[in-house]
Amino acid sequence: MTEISIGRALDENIIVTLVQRGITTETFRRLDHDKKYRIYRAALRLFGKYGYDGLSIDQFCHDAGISKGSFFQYFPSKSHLLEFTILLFDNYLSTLFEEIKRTAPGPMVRQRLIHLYEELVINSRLYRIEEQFYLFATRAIYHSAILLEGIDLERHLTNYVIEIIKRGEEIGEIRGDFDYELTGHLVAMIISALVGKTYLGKKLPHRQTREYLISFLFDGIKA
Amino acid sequence: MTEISIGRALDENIIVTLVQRGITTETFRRLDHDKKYRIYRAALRLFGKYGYDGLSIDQFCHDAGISKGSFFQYFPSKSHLLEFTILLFDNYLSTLFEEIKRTAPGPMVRQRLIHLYEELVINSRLYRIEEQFYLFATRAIYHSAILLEGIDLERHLTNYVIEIIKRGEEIGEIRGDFDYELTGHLVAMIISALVGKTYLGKKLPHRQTREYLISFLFDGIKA
DNA sequence: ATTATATATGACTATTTAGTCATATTCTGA
DNA sequence: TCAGAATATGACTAAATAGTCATATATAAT
Repeated sequence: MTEISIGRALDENIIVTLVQRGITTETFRRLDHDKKYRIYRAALRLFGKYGYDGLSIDQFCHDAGISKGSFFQYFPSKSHLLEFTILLFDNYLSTLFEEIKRTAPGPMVRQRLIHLYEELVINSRLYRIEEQFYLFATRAIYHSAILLEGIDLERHLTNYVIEIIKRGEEIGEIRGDFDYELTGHLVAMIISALVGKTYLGKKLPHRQTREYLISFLFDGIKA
Repeated sequence: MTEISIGRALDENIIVTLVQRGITTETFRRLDHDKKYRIYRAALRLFGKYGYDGLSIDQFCHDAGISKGSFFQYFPSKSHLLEFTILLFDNYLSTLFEEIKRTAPGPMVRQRLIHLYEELVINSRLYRIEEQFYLFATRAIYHSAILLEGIDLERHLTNYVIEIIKRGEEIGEIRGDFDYELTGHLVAMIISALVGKTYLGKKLPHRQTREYLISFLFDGIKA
């Protein structure tokens, strides 16, 4: 199974489109991969830690190890750096969920949810890299007007879960007496909550939590 | 049934404790209720809309209809205004959930969850006042270090739901094969999500959603 | 009416910070 | 080796903004 590294977000093709859209510059694109990667990671970490307003360009430059003059040769403005970071992260999530979809077992909801959960939590593909990435993903939507125009980092998970639920209804594994979108949202939210708890210091026992998740979702809470 | 108004948060006793803690001033305390209320509402609305960093004191003063000089006779600093607002809102939520608890039907989980959901959504006690209050509650925790030291506006709902679930386990209505705290968290989260969806432009059909919520929680998603 | 006390005001200051620019350094190709 | 192009740098500027203060106005007491 191919490991989807966060570094793959810096795919040349994506950078090119970002240059075309004026989000970053040719100068940045020509930088060697390591430097680009360092800047991207610093942005994820620092925006995640301090938020947009809380992070000054001076501090960013210091932590990323570049000068302020260079910064403005790489990005037109601070908000462009945020947009850059969000779009790359968004693209990384796309790749990740494509991979999850590709390696998923058949159409059975139970197995697909277990697979999804294991990919996210037990194999830790999403959050292993750095806890700050999780913070970034959850904080980002609250920090800038840019993000309110349709970029929603949770949608990758939600869309995938909705698809699972929809298919599950079709094959009769899931009850069909309500909107599958709403069900999908709720299920996605529960998975997201468990993943979050696992990664934000709670350290739940993985396997036990997984069993509980499935049982909770399928059988409900009644005695 | 007594209506819990958001204005009741400005209870004299609470203001006194806030003065003692240096969060607001004697001068503010002596203001007439209407002016205090106007300032509190403006803070909720504007912090909710712009966040802490995004709101300048000048803008706040303009919208609240006070002068900048007065502002600093009411609050030692901008962060004190935020703390003031959060603590009052937190206190309002306490009162609200005490009231919900007081008027709850017996120990049966089904009825208590229906009651809770109706109080929150159908009777709309929490969010009717202004949509911005919801925004404030959900945004607040992401905006200031103050809030990271133990103030969590979601905990009122979560604690109440956990208590319902725990009691439900004791009387054998709820399965007891997992941590009731975790179950409580998940159930609280689902309720919160549905309430959020209802109030943030989705306008779900109340009664149908309520039935679905209960059925989803008790019976699970299986066909 | 007069004095004293409390409240209101907005111009002002000091600081932070996004963004600029002139200069220095490094790289590339012949 | 050298010229020319690309990249790096940090002091500087302009704007925003948290917080101050001297003065004005309102209120209360005698």
